[in-house]
Amino acid sequence: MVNIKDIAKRVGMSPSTVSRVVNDKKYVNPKKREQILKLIEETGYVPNQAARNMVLQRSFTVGIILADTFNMFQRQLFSFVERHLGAFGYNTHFFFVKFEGSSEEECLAKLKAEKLDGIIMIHEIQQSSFYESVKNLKLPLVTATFNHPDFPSVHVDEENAAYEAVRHLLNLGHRKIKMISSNGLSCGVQRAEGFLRALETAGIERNVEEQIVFVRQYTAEFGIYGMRELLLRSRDFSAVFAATDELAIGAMRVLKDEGFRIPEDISVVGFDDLDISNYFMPRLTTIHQPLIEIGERTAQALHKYISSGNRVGTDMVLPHKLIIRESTRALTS
Amino acid sequence: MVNIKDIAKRVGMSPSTVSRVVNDKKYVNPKKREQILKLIEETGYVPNQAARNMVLQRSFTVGIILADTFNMFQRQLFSFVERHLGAFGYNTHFFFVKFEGSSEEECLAKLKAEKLDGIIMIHEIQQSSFYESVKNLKLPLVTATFNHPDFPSVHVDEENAAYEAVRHLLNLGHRKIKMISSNGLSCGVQRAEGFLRALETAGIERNVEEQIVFVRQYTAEFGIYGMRELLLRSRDFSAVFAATDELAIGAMRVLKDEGFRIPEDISVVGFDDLDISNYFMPRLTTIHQPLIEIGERTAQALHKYISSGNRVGTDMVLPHKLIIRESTRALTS
DNA sequence: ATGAAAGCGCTAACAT
DNA sequence: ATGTTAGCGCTTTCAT
Repeated sequence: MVNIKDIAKRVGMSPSTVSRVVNDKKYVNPKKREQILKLIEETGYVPNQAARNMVLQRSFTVGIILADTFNMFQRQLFSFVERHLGAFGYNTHFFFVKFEGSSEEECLAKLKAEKLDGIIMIHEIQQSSFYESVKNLKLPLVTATFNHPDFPSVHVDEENAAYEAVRHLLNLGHRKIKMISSNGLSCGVQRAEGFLRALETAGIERNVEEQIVFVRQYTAEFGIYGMRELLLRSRDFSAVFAATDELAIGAMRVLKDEGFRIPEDISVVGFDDLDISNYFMPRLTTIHQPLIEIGERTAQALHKYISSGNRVGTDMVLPHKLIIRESTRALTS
Repeated sequence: MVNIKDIAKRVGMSPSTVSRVVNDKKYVNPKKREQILKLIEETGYVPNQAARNMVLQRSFTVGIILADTFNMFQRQLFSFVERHLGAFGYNTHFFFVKFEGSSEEECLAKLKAEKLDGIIMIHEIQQSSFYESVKNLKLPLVTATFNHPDFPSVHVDEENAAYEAVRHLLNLGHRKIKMISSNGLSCGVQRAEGFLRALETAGIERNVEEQIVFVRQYTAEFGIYGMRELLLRSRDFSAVFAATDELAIGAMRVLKDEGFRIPEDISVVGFDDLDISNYFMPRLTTIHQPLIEIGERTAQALHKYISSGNRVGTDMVLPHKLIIRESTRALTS
């Protein structure tokens, strides 16, 4: 594997000069520059990252933390984040946190070992010790799709979005509304709160035990469990609000298998607006999160944070939008 | 940031001893080991990766190449790959290749710069120059879900799997069968070949122009385009074979919107067996790929390749399985 | 405009 | 069992 010394030797110059060319510095004779560039081309020389990182004491890499169970929403989000980060000249390195069972420690060790420039969290870690450690390391961190008081965050107003989703159901005349959520992450709790608040403003008393079922994860599989549990409790309801589209997909599956028609018998509202939701039968009514913007703002926020060295911006709350499709309709009876 | 010298100084020993402890080598006094371990714990010392990589001349990292448009199938696949790789002690680093537009060059440069131990490709790159370069670099490479003559590969028998899927339709009495595929990747071509061969064995003449529509990508969105095109050509068919579940999902959406019932009017078969396919309405009949095994075998193959320094194993063809669900039924006329 | 030399943090060969 | 030393490939003063 050819290195900078080899290049230098072969053109009869010093490594310093080659380094200047490689890094586009000034003060180098145009002819020599040409010559070196040509040889680099020929030999396919690429500077050794590890050596560069070591002397520069940084990696030009940002870590992206996500759950190993990440869904389509997060997949798209980090695609956008990655693209913007790339435009700023950063590499990206992914750290998968197991949804259940702690791998935060391990994650933290890797974070330190790599001399990252910064971190973006797309997956919420609960342990506050994690954030403490990041603060101690003075590592720039931005959270996306959830918020943390100590770091810049980009997300929608979860509670109000959920409130609107339920408001939609209420406006359609529904009164007996159930919810499937999870308390594993803060968004599930906030969405549940929006749900309860909407019911209250409609004069329906808050009764968590009866109105909400909390499942362990946000996947379609757990949507099935949640819906089954709801059905077990009572069949007397006309609408379901799922904390994520995936939960809604599982819930709809159960409803359908139990012989309910959607939306004729039961209306269903989701949250996230996955691509797939518009292909479902029926097409899912849901809350749209502005994915592209979240990705862009997150990358920008981190870049500013890294460049300035100071925490810049704080809570960036982006607008959500209720998308009314085919899974909800007015209560008839 | 504390380094190995700091640790050494503070316990009054040499960096070598600390290094031995960190790397679990023999020949170090148990008491001293304890003492060092304790200080490491206290200070939160983590060895600098870049320095380690440089002296060791390797990174303990394997690169995973995938498309930036990767779907749920690939997402799950690389989760499994990553897990197994982790068990072997490798880090993973992702390289996203844009589905359209070449970023292979860039990818290759990064590959070189990082002194990777090996590469796993989950996304097929067409340019043969890419494989040439990898060979020149003597970088161990294993491909998953597609095959390349020069490297170990783990995949299903695409053509025979497609053959079986179409056979299923034929057995159900269908004769007028269309296919939606893509020629962007070899699997799309192989699956199309299986489709045509199945038709031929049933005495139906091969007529690619009429029987298959090739779209640019394998997504639901392109499933829509493909299905619309098929409908434009003719409405005289009773079954559709989509080269991927995602294409099938788009196709079903169009069919449904056009007033066709699935499977009463039209049967649909997919390929991949995405998680979501079992939640769809109707549940999708499809070809199952043994995801977990593919992931496991791929990781193992690469590990062996890296450890032995020689290409080990060759084409590993894993068993697929036709999963009959609700989207296909016997032709009634 | 260019080169010599130091040093980033670590490991391993060698010496003891 | 432990310490000394060289060197991995690069960038960056500091001379010139």
